[in-house]
Amino acid sequence: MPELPEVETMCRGIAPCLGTTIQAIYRPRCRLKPIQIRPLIGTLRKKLYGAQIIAIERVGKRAVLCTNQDTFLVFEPRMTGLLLLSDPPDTEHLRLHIKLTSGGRQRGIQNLLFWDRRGLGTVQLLTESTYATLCHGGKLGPDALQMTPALFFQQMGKSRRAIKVALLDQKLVAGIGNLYAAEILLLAGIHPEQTCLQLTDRDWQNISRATRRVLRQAIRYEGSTLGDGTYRNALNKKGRYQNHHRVYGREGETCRHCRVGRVKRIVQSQRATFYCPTCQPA
DNA sequence: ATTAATGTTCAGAA
DNA sequence: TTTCTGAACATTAA
Repeated sequence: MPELPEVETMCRGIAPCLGTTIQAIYRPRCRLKPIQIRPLIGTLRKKLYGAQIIAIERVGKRAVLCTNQDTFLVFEPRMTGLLLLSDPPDTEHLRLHIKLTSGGRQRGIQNLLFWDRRGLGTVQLLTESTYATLCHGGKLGPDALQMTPALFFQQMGKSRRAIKVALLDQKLVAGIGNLYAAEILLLAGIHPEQTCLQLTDRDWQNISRATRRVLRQAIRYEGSTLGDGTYRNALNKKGRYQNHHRVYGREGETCRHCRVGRVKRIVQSQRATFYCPTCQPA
């Protein structure tokens, strides 16, 4: 579930790691299937020992620790991954524990934890060139917060797919997931099954504006913690944007935007889509 | 006790 | 080339 706003919140939350040095890396033992960590943990330790965290970046739905050795530790939370400074929801699903020090000695110990209930998340150490390939090699589209109407049209204007499905394609635009795609299309007033090909210039303008508005607002509320309560910020606190969802997860309820329409739920690419028939006519 | 559903990404197929 | 399907995994609800 972590999409752009949740990952952005994680990155801001782990800012205390900035300037610290990696002292140790533990992989807590648990009976669950281990998550994918590349390279192997021993190599990871060798390459990261003594490295200093000089920047923290978000790339689409990934959080990245940049080191002074020109390496990049990329966390991909996927469904249920979390980056925490302390206080994990449980120890059973702790996947990686990084111990950081800020002073020359033991002063200022900082812990960085990767917790993942389902275990679909990954951690990868990349070199400068492979990291550049990830960001600019066509694997990921432009960041959702950088999109303009013209960029949207360039990326998906000629596609025959439904707009909702296209918004989820990270190669076209990076950072939007199932939840925010629904909220964006509601504010843009566009039916999720409309084909990209059918959309007008005006539609792309509305999508672009709605994207910025929804994502920025969600970041302000530190993301969405859904019913299962998995998503938390770096201090294990819930997000608050779920209280402001207009359509997502609200099938049968009145639309919070127009207060007239009844929210519908359909399935697209085997995922739930929520929309308001009044705000988003076919 | 099975089965479905959850939502992200990737491999492989249509 | 573009688009679609199923698998990866753990947990909960039906």
